[in-house]
Amino acid sequence: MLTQFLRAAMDPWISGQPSLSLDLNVGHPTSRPLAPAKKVLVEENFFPVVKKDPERVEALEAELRRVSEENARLNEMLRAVVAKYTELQGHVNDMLAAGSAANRQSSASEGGSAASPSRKRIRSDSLDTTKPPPPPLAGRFATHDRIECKPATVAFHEPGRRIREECTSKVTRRYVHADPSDLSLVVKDGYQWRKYGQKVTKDNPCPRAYFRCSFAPSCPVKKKVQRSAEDTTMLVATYEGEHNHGQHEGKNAAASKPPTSNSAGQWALSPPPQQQEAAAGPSEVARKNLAEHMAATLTRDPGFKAALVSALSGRILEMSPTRD
DNA sequence: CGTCTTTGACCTGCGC
DNA sequence: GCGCAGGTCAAAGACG
Repeated sequence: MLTQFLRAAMDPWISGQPSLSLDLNVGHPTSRPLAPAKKVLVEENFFPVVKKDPERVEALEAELRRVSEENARLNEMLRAVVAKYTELQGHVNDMLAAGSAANRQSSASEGGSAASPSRKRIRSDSLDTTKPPPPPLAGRFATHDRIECKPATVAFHEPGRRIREECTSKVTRRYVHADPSDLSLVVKDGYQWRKYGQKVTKDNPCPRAYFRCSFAPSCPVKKKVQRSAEDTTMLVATYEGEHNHGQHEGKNAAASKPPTSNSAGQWALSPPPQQQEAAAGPSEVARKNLAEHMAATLTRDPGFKAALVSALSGRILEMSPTRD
């Protein structure tokens, strides 16, 4: 859910993820010195320029001041975001606690024996993609989980007769950001699925695909995948039931479909449902993936590189003795 | 040849 | 009872 994602996204920053610590407090000479290796790399070409071109030094100093101010502003923003995050998490926890208490109360008042007035509605509600999904928080890596415990109807067949069995199973909803150009409704989650139907529903022009877990014939888990009506870049996957076998992310799962643009990293933040339900929060692997992705994104950004070079140059300038 | 996807038809539940 | 909508089946075709 939102809080899980927020935690996954923020914790590395809050706890001072070392690999992403840029240490851009370039305007403060008291801060930690740079690693010697980097210092040497810049020094070799930089000091001749300092001597020959004082105007450029001034320009660099001005740039340094600007970057320092920006850094201070960003630090301030980060602190504000962290404070907001902590506050929101507290609110969410309160709401969840209140919600579960209310659920316990209502189910107790029903006596547990009163059948649901509309079983079908309960099932169809489990994939209401007409409602806007939670906003994507981190671009294409945004995935959101909503694990709901609802009474679900599991249908199976006997020769010539359909039997419906009422059971209580977990309904997990997962939002996956997908490439809009990718029309497939495939959500890679480590399990092997067999598509058994597709349907265009009333409130959503995008078709809904129905999948069954194909690893074990007896596995009751079903999956429904549909694009969100509000945001067609969002895939809404709803899992019903729990796997009665282990996860088998082998060659079959990987090869059952050609790789799609949305499949490569879409579980980077979220383990498969089974793992996720077992684990209290995002795994270390997920955090590492996030950190690596953010680092890669930053290093690919030319603007970020320019700012980094500028900051490093200014830092070295300050640390070095004046040679005039 | 086995497995998987596609897709039209059918089944079931619900509201009017 | 009828129509609608969601869910599922199963034949046909695609693919490796």
